[in-house]
Order: sequence, then structure tokens, then C-alpha cells
Amino acid sequence: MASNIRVPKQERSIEKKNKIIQAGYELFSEVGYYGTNTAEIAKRAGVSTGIVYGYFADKRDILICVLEIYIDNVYTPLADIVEKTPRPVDVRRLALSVIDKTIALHTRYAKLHNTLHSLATTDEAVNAQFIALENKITEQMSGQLLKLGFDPTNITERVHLAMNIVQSYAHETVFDSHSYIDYAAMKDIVCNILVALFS
Amino acid sequence: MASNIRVPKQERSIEKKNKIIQAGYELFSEVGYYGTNTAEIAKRAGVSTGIVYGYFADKRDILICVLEIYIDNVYTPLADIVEKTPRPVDVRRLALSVIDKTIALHTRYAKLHNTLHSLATTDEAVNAQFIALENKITEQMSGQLLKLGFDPTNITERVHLAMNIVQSYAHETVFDSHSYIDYAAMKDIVCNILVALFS
Amino acid sequence: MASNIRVPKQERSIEKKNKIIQAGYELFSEVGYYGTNTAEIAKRAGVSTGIVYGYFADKRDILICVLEIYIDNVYTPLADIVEKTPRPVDVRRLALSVIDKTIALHTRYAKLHNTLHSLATTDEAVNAQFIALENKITEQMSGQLLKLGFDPTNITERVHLAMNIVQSYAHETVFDSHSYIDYAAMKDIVCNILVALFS
Amino acid sequence: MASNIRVPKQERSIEKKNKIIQAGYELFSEVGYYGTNTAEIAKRAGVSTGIVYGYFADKRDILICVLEIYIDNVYTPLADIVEKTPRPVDVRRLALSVIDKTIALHTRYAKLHNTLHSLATTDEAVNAQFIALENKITEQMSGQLLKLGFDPTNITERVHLAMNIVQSYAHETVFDSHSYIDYAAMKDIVCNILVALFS
DNA sequence: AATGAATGAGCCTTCATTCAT
DNA sequence: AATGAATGAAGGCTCATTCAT
Repeated sequence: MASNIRVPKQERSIEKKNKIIQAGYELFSEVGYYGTNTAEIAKRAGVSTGIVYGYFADKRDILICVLEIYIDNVYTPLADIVEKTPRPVDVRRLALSVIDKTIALHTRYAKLHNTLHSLATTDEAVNAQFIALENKITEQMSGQLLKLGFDPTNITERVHLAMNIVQSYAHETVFDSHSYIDYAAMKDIVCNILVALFS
Repeated sequence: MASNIRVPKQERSIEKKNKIIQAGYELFSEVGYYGTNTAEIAKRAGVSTGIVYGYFADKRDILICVLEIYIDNVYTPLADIVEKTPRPVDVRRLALSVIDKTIALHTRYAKLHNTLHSLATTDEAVNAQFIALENKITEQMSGQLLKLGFDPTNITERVHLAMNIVQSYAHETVFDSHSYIDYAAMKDIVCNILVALFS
Repeated sequence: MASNIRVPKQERSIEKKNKIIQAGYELFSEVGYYGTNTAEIAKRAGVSTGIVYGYFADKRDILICVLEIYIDNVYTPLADIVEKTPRPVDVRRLALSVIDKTIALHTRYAKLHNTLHSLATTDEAVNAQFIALENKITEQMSGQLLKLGFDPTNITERVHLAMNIVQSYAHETVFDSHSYIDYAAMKDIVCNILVALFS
Repeated sequence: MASNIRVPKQERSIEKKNKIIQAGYELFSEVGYYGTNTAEIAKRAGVSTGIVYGYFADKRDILICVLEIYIDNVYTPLADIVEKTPRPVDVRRLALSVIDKTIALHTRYAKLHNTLHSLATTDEAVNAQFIALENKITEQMSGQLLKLGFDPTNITERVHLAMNIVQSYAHETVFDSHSYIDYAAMKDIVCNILVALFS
């Protein structure tokens, strides 16, 4: 029964739960959700199969926890950038910061992101989390920009679109999929678009 | 064994193979790759389980065929638009056409796209196909634009980026995930970006 | 999905389904429901684990099928006895026939009966089947006795009670549990009670 | 290991052991032996999982203890009735007392009885206890009836049979399974049979 | 070419029991 | 004596793939 899931409060238990999440994170990243089995997760976490179900309701529950952590790890640094940007705001400089941070995040989480995102199609809860993340980012950034005195016309739409563009670009850069693309040149173009969007 | 795969040349066989691909296409769209089993595909295709392995090496092979068809269905209409655009070129008009066609394609193929895309992470061949598709679209469009006398500076990068932006926007619109977004307003912004990119 | 259960119509399939039921019957008899696993059933039936789920929805479904057969095998012979009793009715003779047949049935099915009966406590469907069996026997016998001109006062109650007594006795005899009991003498007593009940 | 089972002599320990037995009794009654797990027993008893194995060899051992208590609770009241019956003996009155007490016991213990009884099939020790209980009851009652001057011919058989009949009836009444049965009328019939058996 | 029954490895999950503290 | 986290074997069930016909 789901009610039997332990809520670990002791240090060692929390550590163990985190080890399982970490193992899940790694395996989901490496071979995807369906390529991972619970025995493997347990093994990599250095625990027994059984105890996994002491900390998580089922395999999907591990995924959900990995997702939550992923979302925190992505949201916080991005929110920080806008919040802590020095005034007066240099739009190009801010744009570059966001691009670079997004690339950094993508470098670190790209494979996991793909795995998680692919499950959004069939798992409503996962999907909802992703949408909520985008909502949060858009809201936070729009709010900050308004505070900084930017033009409020369609600010949400512009921010949202900007984030999408940056994400697209980061994805491309990180996977470096297309040999004919000059990613440095593209970065300039992206930057120009962002500056145009917010000036 | 893979060597026993029939290459159907008789009409009836080709029809049967296509029915299986169609069934796979539908089910992969509806419930994803891992939510579909071969028995179900055979059933929907109106054939026996066994014969599926007469036409395909394995379940993944069906996916690959579905992917090929998907790619054709996406590439051709987009290529057509630029190719058949009336001269002299009205950039805004062309941009709108591409946006609308991309939305139409997304509306039709979004779920399948997600399913296919999610497999790219763990399946190199699938990933390669997606990259190749983007290559083809970018090359074709860049080539056309050059013929039409557009500025060649970083044309590939600008085209590629433009396609990414349009895809992002189409995805958003189709799934209509964020209630606070005014998608019509966003469309104008996207359009303006494209016009700016190519004028 | 439950809808994928084959309804075997070919001889060989029916044979195979029966082999599984037979294996289930034997194992449930020998080591009980919880002492039996599906792999064991398959093994004894000479089939693979997987195919068991081609014929049955789950393990419990096998139990239900075994139960149905058990019920047929118990009901039919008992119903026959009263139906085919020669007229004019010799009550003592009829009573003896019923007792002997019940003993024979118990000898054959006692362990299975226990297994099945024990599941009635936790499985409503199983319970319902047992109650229905008793209903059927009681109704059929009461009806026959009325046709034969027996006193209708509380005939259902008397028949039902009579069956219970006979069953108790048969159970005792078959398991021969109590060394101090003279089962032949007890049989006479039971017989006398039945005669008294229906004269 | 079995040799490490504590034989609790301190008050608190005995209390704890009894709490576990009580929890086992409740759960075995409610959801059966196989529907109960040791963690649940411990939880309901308000003790840790581990300590259960300080007092009991294994899960089955708890069942055996529950069984012992059950047997005491069933035996004593029935033995009392015959022992304390006022003289001269009114057979009908005595019969009614036994019937009513058996019904009361069934009402209280029916579900537990079923659970325990169902295990007798696969567990020799449980089976032996049940047989021993019947032996005890039969012997005690036969002895008392002889003391009271009843006809000794086949007294054991008559007593045993009588108990079986009463139990059957009590079971029926308590579960009230058959809507067409007039249980009050049946009670009279049972009573008459008993009176006939012992007059 | 075609059928669909059959295979069996593999997966998620449970739970009686043990063990470090 | 006591805790409850941890173990790991075992079980029910699925499904990609094969095979007899």
C-alpha cells in the first residue's frame, strides 16, 4: 500500500533515498525509463531491490522524484539570473547570461530532459510538471522585466517565446547535431533577436 | 532472422506491409511505442502476429518505417511552400505560409512526433533520421532563398533558427498548454522576427 | 487485457486448456491455492508459463474454472440419484444411495473441496458459486420429493438439513479423523435420522 | 532461529505477546491468513516488526497461537453447558442451549473459524488441533451424558453427529446464505432430531 | 505466404525474515 | 528487549519473437 512508504527523516535514510534518486537519475539519463529496471536502480544505489519500495511507491514514483529535482535545478539558476541582474539593465548582456546558463543546464541535463520529456506524452502528471515549470519561469521573468521598467506590451508572450528560442538554440549547441551550422554565428543571431524583442 | 525479411514486390504484399505500418503509426501515436505491442499492431492491421515478422525484422523496424513515412509527410509540404512561392517574394507572406503549414503538420502529427522524438534519445538510428530531416529542410530552404536573391550571410543558420522558432511556436499553439498566452499575439511576434531575420 | 483470452474451439486447444485446468485441479488439491504457482501449473500441464495467460485471465481464473468443473461433478450425480430413484420410493434405500454417493464424491474431491471452500471466505465469487450449488441441490431434491408425493411441510428446510448432515458424515468418514468413532454405526444413525425426517 | 524464541515471563512481555496474538486474531479474521502480513500484525499490535520474531518462530506460529486461543474459547463454553445442566435433564432444553451457544460462538468466530479451518488442509498441525478439539468436545459430552444416565449405546457416535448437525445449522444461520430457508423452522427440526437422538 | 498458438526471459512488486543499532 | 530499515527470494504476469501447421 502506498501509505507504507517511509518518509525518511533520519540522515542516513535521506541519504539512501537520495542515492536511489541519483541512481534513477543516472540510469534514466543513460538508457531511458524503459531501458531501466528497478533491480538495476537498486544495484547502482547500493541497496536491495526491496528497500526501493520502502522509499518509493513504484518505479514511476522514482521518476517523479527525479523530475522534481530536475525542475528545481533548472528553475533556480534561471530565476536567479534575472533577479540578480545589475541595473541599469544591459539587454544584450542579460540575453547572453540567459543563453549561457541555458546551455550549461542543457549540457548537464540534456539526456535526462529528453527522457523526462518523452514521458510527458503518456503521463499526465509528468506533462503537468513541465507545463508548470514553463509557467513559473515565464511568470518570474515577466515580473522581473516589468519591475525593471520594460515595455509591458505582450510581455508574457515575448518572454515565453524568448525562452523557447533560447532553449532551441541550447539544445542544438549541446547536441551539435548539424555539422554545417556555425553555432557561434547562430548565437549572435539569437542574441540580436532577443535584444530586438526587448528594446 | 533478419535475412529472412521479405521484400514484398507483389501488390498484395505491399498493401499488407503498408497496413502494418499504418497500424503502427496509429498505435504509436495513440499510446506511444512502449504502450503498443506487436499483437495489437497485427490485429489493427488485420493480419496475423506471425506475418509481421515476415515483413519487419522486429518491432523497432516498424517504428523505423513509420518514421520514414512521417519524415516524408513533413518534409514534402514544407519544401513545396518555399519552392512554389510566387515572385517577387513577400517575406511576411512566406513566413505566414510556413507558420500555418507547420501548425497544420503539428496538429496532425504532434503525438507521433513526440513518440518518435522521445526514442531518438535511446536509438541512434532514429536520432540520425531526425537530424537528417532537419538537414534536408534547412538545405532545401537555404538553397531556395539563395536562388531568390536573399542575403547569403549565415543563411543556413538563419534558416535553421527560423525553423526552430516556427516549430516551437507551432508546438505551443497545438498543445495550447499555457492559458496565459495570447497565441495570436505571439504569432505576430514570431512573424516579425522572421521578417526581421530575412530582410 | 482480459479481452485477449482465447476461447479455444479447436480440439487441440480445448485439450490444452483442459490440461491446465487438470494441472490446477491437482495442485490446488495437493498444496492449496497459495501453495501453487502458475509456473508449476504450466509445468505440470506440459505448457509454457505464457500460454496459461492465453487461456486464463489470471491465476484466480483457473481456480474459477476448476470450481465450475467441481460443481458440475458434484451436482450431476446427486441430482441423478433422486431423479432416477425407482418407485414406489423406499426412503431408507434412497437415503443410503445419497449417503454412499456423497461419500464417493468426498473421497474423490475432499481436498479440492477444502481448498475451494477456504477461498470462499475471501472471494465473493467463489462463495456465491458454493451457495448457488447448495441452492441447486436443495431445489432439485425438494422438487423431486414433492413430485413423489412427500409431505411438503418445510420440505426445503428438511432437505437442506438432510444434505448438511450427509455431508458432515461423509466428511468424517473420508478423513477418518476420529479413531474412537465407529463409522458404520454412525452411518446407521444418520440413515435413521433421514428416514425419520422424510416419513 | 527457533531456539531464540523468548518465553516471556515478565508481565510486560506477556502483555506484548498477547497483543500480537490479538492483532493476528483480528487480521486473520478480517482478511484471512494470506491477506495478512507480519508488518500489519506488528503495526496493529503496536510493536515493531522485528520483535514479532522475538516472540514467535514465524508467521505460522502466530496462527498456531491464535488457534489455541480460539479452541479454548470454543471448548470451554460448550463444555460448561453440559456440565452445568440442571437435573433432571430436560433433553430439549439442553439441545436448545447447545444450539444457541453454538450460534453465539459462530457469530463471534465464524470468519476466524473459516480462516483456521482452511489452513487445516495444508497444515497438519492445524488439522490435528481441530481434530483434537472435536475429540475433546465429544469425549467430554459423552462422559457427562453417561453420568447423567443416558443410554450408552453408540453414545460417542450420537454425540459427535449431534455436534456436527448443530454446527452445520449454526453455520447456516450465521451466514444466512440461503434466502429460501426458514431458519426458525429449521431450528425446530434440528431440535427434534437431537431430542430423538437422545431419548 | 500466412496463421496464431506457444515460448520463456524478464519485469515489477511483495513480504517473511534478519540485522545493525 | 526493541526498533524498523534492509534483504532477497519468489511470484504473477507481459510480450517480443518463434514455430508447427
